[in-house]
This record gives sequence, structure tokens and C-alpha cells, in this order.
Amino acid sequence: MKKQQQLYKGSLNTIIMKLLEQQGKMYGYEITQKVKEITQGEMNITEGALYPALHKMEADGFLDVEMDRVDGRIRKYYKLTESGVKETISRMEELENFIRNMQTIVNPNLKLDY
Amino acid sequence: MKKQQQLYKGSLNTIIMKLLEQQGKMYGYEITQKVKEITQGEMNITEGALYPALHKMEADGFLDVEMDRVDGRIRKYYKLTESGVKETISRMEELENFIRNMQTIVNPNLKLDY
DNA sequence: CAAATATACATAATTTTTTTATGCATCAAA
DNA sequence: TTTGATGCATAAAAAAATTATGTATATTTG
Repeated sequence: MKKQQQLYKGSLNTIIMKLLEQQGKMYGYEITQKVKEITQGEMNITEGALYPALHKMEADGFLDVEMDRVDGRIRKYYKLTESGVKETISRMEELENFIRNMQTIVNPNLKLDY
Repeated sequence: MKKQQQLYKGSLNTIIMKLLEQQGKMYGYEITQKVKEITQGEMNITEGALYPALHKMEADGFLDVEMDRVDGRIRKYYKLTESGVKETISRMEELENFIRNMQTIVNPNLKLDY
């Protein structure tokens, strides 16, 4: 039983948006599996966090939805809107700044080229 | 007016602990100034988050407090306990995992040596 | 073939962690 | 003398998760 990686709160939307940017369109369950696969099980997106997040981003105009029936089961495919693409870029910059700042705090002697 | 860097929720305690590990002991206000200085104003630790966090870590046995009067003003110096040192190490590992996983998600083509 | 597991969505209650808004007090500088 | 910096603190609200459920279909396994 591998130890579960904590997900810093606020990073979930960034993860979702970035995956959608890469994959074009994805459905909820697919996103949870993709994250698990990429991180080799270290990160786990819970459905209780995922679905409300998707609904909110849709309400905010960042995502478009398209329903699909596959093997008798419903899938809701999400993709970025134009506004969502911009938001993704903005969130990526924030993530990079966060990582850079954290690394500076954590490793103050390290010289970084930016 | 520079744009304020968002602080992912959950990272505050890690920041505080890592600074205490480096500096030996610090007081609250000093921590806010140090973070501002290191990140060149990009990150701002609010006092409404800082003081409750310090109190909680003290209650959890991660920090020891020592009062001091300087220039007629009270300072509360915090330092890591033995248990706090362990917790700092553990939180640092979590941070490194988080960063590594986020970079893998964000830049899936990049090959990293770990 | 029955039961367990995987797929696929969803929501409600709770918890965690922060922001925002205050409040009090001392000291230095303008 | 009043403004800004220093230094602590708490309360209300907001944000964003976790945990616990619930429903339903498909597939695998004993």
C-alpha cells in the first residue's frame, strides 16, 4: 500500500485544464485514470473533488460539455473553450511561479537561471 | 502593483517549517518579511493565516515557543521540536513529490532523471 | 451464474486551510 | 502628530478538498 501523495489544494483545476489542453477532450473517469497512470499511482483525483470542479469550470465558461453513450454507459466529454485556453495559460504561469518560489525558499543556495 | 502569487493551500506549514529549520528560530512577523524578501514580493504570508498555523503546529508538538521583549515590543520566537524536525523532512518529501508529479503532468515529454 | 470489480456519473456533510476584516499596542519617521 | 512599520491576535467567511454515500451498467472471476 503505497503512501498517497497529498494534492495541494488549488492545483486540481490546473491539472484538469492541462490534461484537456493536451488530450483535446476527456471525460471525468478518464481524467482520474490518466492522473493515476502518469503519476504511477502517487496522485489520486477523488470523484468528490473532480465532478464539482468540472461543473464549476463549465459554469465559469472554461469548459464545454458533450454527452456520449458508450456501451450503454453515459460519458460526459469536456473540452476547453477559448476562455478556458487562456485560463490554462494563466494557471500554468502561476504553477511555474509557485514552484520557482518554493524552490527558492527550500533551497536558498541554489542558483537558478530564469 | 505586482500581481500576487497564489499560495497553494497546504504549502504554508511547509514554508514555515523549512524556514525555521534554516534559521534556527524566528518570530511571526519575521517569517512574513523573510518570505516576501526571498520571493521578491511575489509571495505574501498573511497574518490571518500565519498565526493560527503557528499556534496549531505548537499544539501539535512541532514547535516550541520562547517569549522575548525587544524595544518594548513582544516577540514570540518559534523553533522546531524534535518531532517538528521529522515532520519537516516528511513535508519536504511531499513537496518534492508534488513538484515532480506536477511537472510530469504538465510536461509529459520531458525526460527527468531521478 | 452469482458475486465482485470496474466503469461512470453525482451530491451532501464535513474538514482543512486560507482570505478578509478587524482589533490592540509600541516605536520611528515625516 | 499622525502615518507607517513592527508585532501580536481572533472571528467570520470563502475556497477547495475529503469522506461517505447513492445510482446504474458492464465485465470478470470463482
